[in-house]
Amino acid sequence: MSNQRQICVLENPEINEGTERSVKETLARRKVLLIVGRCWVDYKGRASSTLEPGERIVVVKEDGSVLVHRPNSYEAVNWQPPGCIFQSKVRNGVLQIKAVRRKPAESLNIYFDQIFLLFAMKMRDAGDFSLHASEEDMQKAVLLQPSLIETGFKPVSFEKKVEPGFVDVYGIDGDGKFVVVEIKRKTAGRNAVLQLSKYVRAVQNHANREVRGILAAPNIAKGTQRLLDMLKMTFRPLQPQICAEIIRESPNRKLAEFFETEA
Amino acid sequence: MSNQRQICVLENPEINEGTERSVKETLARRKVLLIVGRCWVDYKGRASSTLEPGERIVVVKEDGSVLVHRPNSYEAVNWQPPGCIFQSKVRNGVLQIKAVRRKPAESLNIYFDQIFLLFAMKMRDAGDFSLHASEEDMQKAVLLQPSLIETGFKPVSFEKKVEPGFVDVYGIDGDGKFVVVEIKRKTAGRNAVLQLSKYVRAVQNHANREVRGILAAPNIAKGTQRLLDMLKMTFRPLQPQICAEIIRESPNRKLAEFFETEA
DNA sequence: GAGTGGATTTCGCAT
DNA sequence: ATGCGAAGTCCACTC
Repeated sequence: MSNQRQICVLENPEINEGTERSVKETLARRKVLLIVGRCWVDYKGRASSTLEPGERIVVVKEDGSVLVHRPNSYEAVNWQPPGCIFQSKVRNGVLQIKAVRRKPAESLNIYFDQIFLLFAMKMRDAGDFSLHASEEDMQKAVLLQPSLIETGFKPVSFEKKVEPGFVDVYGIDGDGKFVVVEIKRKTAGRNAVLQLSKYVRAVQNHANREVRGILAAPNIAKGTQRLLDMLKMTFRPLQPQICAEIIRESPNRKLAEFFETEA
Repeated sequence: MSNQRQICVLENPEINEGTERSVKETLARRKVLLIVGRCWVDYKGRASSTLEPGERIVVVKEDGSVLVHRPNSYEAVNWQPPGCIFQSKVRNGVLQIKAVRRKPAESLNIYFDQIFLLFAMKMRDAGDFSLHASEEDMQKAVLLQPSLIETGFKPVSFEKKVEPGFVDVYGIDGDGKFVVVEIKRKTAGRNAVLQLSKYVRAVQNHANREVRGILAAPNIAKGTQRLLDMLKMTFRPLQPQICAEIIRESPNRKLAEFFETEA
């Protein structure tokens, strides 16, 4: 079998009926379309924007998403999320590509008056993507290795998503006190502390024992330690990377066990 | 003067020393580099991730940002923000591009074992980009055309950023009552109403007149109208698009005048 | 340099 | 469908 794949590459093409045909066919066949050229762009929908002429990279993907990238910056200057309907035409040496989306109603118009590269290809990509060290991963790591929080700490229960939006582990410390743990995957600020304290209070209302609050995060914002102290809560450094390793090294079975005993 | 620009396009190139040289030179000269090919990717930094082999579009921009795009979805599957330092090499028919960033420390490794297209070009883009209909724009539109809120409404003052994060206009209605207007650029939910009511109360404490609350937004979340009614506040539909048009059509002078009379 | 909030945020999950 | 919160969010602005 040949490694060669069917691709279309046009270098510095004239913008004419041939271009129009290529673009139309690429869009119709749901191939990936890639154009580098001089273009200007109008957007109208949730907001509206105009982009004056300049050289950019435009990508139209199989799922009907569109990206307009300038030669600088990480973000696309204009775009359209997946699910667009396309129209394209050439008039007077200008290629127009229109991408329309319903719900929300918005449309993106791209006009090229010069094309350096036009590329089209049916791309194959079934490779798995896996990401480690999300907030949920950090929570799992704490369940797998409770000493990350504190020697003697025993997780009792956990919540995936608690109003309003954080991930927690409940447990009991070495002295038998209740512990509420809030985990943040990045620097914990004032908000994190306030949420935790709200939670500690909520648990306190239903408990006769003392309830401690522990904030576990990679680090803590400048003035926040003082607030923590005032509320008599504890900060515990917890690196996402280390959590990721714990998860990677630990057999899936172990975590499954914990979840089973929970259920 | 020729419209032709110096670009490098390699279609289905072998991955060898020549490829390495092209890539190195492109990166060194801070040109935009675009590769479509079969690759796998590792990321390690704030989190860590792996992406198994598949066909993708990789863009390295002039400012040292990197994007890895799959044939589907709006978002890049892997990336690196601007300011990266690059290393590249070819070994055993595999092209490796490594993009490292300090602060936060993170590195992205991309490996190609097949390349369909390699494109390099110094791109020029000085075109202005302008975006209309941000929350601030909607506020300006209300100042320019107070009837958007209500016939007889007269804005008296406005705040750019009020704790916690919203944009408001104060004014007087046709009956001389105080009015507090909260503007939201998308569907207003429970939170918006609660914030507005808090604000109305705050103003009420310093006023002898009745204080009305008006929530201006494109639309209102399902159960939220009931809450509004309970708090005796008013909802006013306000489309970002219309605001954008008002701003576009109005001479800048007019808005400047308002701001001057304020100062 | 750190903290805060917005974004045409997008995305995913729960209701 | 709607709502809510995370994101390797990024980015711009303030302190």
